[in-house]
Amino acid sequence: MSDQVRVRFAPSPTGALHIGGVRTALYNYLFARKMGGKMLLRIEDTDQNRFVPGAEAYILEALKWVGIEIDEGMGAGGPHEPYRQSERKPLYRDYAEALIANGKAYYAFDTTDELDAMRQTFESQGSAFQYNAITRTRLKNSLTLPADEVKAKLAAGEPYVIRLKVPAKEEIRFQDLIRDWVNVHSSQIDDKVLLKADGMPTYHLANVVDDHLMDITHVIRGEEWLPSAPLHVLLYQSFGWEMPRFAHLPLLLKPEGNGKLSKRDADLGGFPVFPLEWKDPSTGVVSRGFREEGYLPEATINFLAFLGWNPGTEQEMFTKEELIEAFSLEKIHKAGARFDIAKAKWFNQQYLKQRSDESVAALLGDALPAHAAAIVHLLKDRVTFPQEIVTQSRFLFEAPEQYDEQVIAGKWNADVEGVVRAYAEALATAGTFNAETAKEILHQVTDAKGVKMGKVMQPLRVVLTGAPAGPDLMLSMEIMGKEEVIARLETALTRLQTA
RNA sequence: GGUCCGUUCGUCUAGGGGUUAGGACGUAUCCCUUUCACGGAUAAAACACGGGUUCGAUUCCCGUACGGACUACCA
Repeated sequence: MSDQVRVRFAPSPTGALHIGGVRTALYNYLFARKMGGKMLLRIEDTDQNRFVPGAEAYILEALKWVGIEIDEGMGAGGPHEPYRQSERKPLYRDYAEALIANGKAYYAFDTTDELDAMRQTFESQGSAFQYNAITRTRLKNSLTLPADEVKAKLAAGEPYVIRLKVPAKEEIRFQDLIRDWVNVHSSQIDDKVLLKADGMPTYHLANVVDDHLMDITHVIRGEEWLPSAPLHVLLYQSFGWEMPRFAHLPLLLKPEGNGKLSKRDADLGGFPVFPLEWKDPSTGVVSRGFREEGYLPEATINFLAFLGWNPGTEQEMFTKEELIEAFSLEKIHKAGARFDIAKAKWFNQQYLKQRSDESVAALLGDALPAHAAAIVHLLKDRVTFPQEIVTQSRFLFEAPEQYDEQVIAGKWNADVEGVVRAYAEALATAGTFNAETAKEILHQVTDAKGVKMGKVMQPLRVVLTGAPAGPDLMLSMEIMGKEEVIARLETALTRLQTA
């Protein structure tokens, strides 16, 4: 086995990559980088019925978006091509047959219908059917059938699968990097199908063969694989191969209620569970994505990294480089983590504040037609998502249709009206116009009129923007421009005649 | 049902035989501020339960409860 760490992320292209999958990929990536190793991407498309067009491209794009770089495999090439399992199809049969040759596996001819019937019979008797050391003796396979009949069936092209001959009584144990020793008795494992009737391998075979061939040193995957890990151990033993180390990650759980995070939670909770927006090609249903919702990639990975892992310090904000530096498998939590979108929003807000005005403006593109950097500066600290800057800056370009009634009723009076009139006049004759001079002139006017600033600010804001609260008014005025400000003041004076 | 895995504030978690059980999100209050937000401060808030082991268990062991995953010719 390689003395360099080699890990792999191996999704199957059956739809949009789930955010939990992104976290799995992230942990693999962080570990690889931390250890100076390699990160591989392999596509596990051995189920031809579940193939979804576009899913593979989606995976590549999603990983790229969050900044997970692939060293080898899909999209990167490498010495073990191809990295798409469907293209490695012939390979797996050879390995399955090698197992038959050394007595570790066998051909099975039972049809799906026969097995379903079996399951039903067992179920009606209150037990679960298992294809195992006991039942295999009564089923149709190369262990029970005479050798020449098996040969005839194969020659006749009868459909068959290859199953692993799981030993009847054997303790299987392995040391998980996160959960420590896991023990399972072989009687609990059934004779899993290794090679399907269509000639494709199952996950179990393909994953073990490829991990071995690709020199994978650490298998870091979701906890849903833990129950089948002993089977994989058995497979490595059957092949006589050295095993990679295993690390089974805790699951991402629903924000409330029971169970693991699912697509349904997104619809219910109003938040995304996919990194990128995804349109299901067969139903046309669109699922929201973190990227489209306005989450920054750096916020997304920081949030994800902390769902199940913690460096043990009190630092919360981590750049990708810092995550790599701090990462270790030992610090991964054992229990599942509830998905809390509020925390994700907080991270987003923090990273948004951290970005320069220019970079956020660039993010927004032409959604902000003019004064982009200035507008970002005005609103960046007040929002969670970049696009909120666009919606919240609309008042700069659109004069208010109506004024906040409460403020007008309570604070608009002859004094204020006088100040506003004088202010409009003073501005008209003023030279330079910016936030600073606007404020200076306002002070001059209120001083001259003997009106307290505190009495004027809010009605002035309402008259200019319509709203009782908002971002810095002087800066807002600077962006609106002198002419617009004066126009809005004059409109207000005619609309709000005190007489 | 069976097998496996898990259980510290509402949530993410730190810690670990003797601690005022720490931080963050969220919540509440206060301060800052012309407003709102930002920021700052403060507060409420947790070791699932029962047995051991021990001078002493939240921490170690065993049960119980609860939760989760898996139980396909899907991954």
